[in-house]
Amino acid sequence: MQTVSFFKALSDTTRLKLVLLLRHRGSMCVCDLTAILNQPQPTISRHLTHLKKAGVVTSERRGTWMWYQLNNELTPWCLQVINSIELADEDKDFKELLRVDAPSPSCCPSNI
Amino acid sequence: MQTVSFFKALSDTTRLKLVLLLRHRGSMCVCDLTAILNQPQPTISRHLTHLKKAGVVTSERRGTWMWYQLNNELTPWCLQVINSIELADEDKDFKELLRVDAPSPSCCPSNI
DNA sequence: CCTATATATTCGGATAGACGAATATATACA
DNA sequence: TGTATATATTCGTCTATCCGAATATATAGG
Repeated sequence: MQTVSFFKALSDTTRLKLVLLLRHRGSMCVCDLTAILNQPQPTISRHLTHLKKAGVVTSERRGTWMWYQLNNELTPWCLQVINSIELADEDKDFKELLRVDAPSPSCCPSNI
Repeated sequence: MQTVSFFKALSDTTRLKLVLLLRHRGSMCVCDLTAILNQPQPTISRHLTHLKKAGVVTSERRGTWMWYQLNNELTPWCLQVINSIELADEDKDFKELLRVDAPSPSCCPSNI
């Protein structure tokens, strides 16, 4: 993957939130991501597809649900960039998403 | 600066090349950057303005010439991202720009 | 002041990217 | 097979972004 494509993948608000959520929670299904970000399901799905094509995330089907996670086979420095992201003061709305006790919609069984 | 804006600044081929050149050579004038990247002067100028507004670079006038450099007052992790960028195999054309013995156009005196 | 050079900005058009709405596909289960 | 739910894709539109061309601004030096 080209370096520019990696930065492009992270340069959209929704996609960056998705990446940070996955970094924070490990693995999540589309319905939970849709509920937490409070955006239409096709929007979330399209952005996840973008991230997947860029190699930033991987997906796995568990029954009816698709679970997404960060691609741990990314170039080490890409992973390090993602893992080192420190939100700025201007990113207030991002921080709320990452609160440990943020409610999980639990739309689907988590132990499949 | 918002985190997304930082990634947006780096998600254009020309801007990423500018950033890497400045990282590599420390400080450069617009005419040298224009010559090395072989692109029209307004294009380079516009991208430099974008980088400056994003806080990624600073500029300084020396006589007729404007010299640009990375903004060393960037958030530490932003600086670390920039300094840790490792080009991928797909970034072949980038690497040629960064060869130590790449010719310098020397359009302007470097010791002003 | 006039000119030459370096750099920045403006203006239009072209392209890419994002979104809403609708629809398609996939799976589970009765 | 038929239905319900989860997810993906398509289509049209709107907006943001990039670029070329032209022009404006700034500085140095005669």
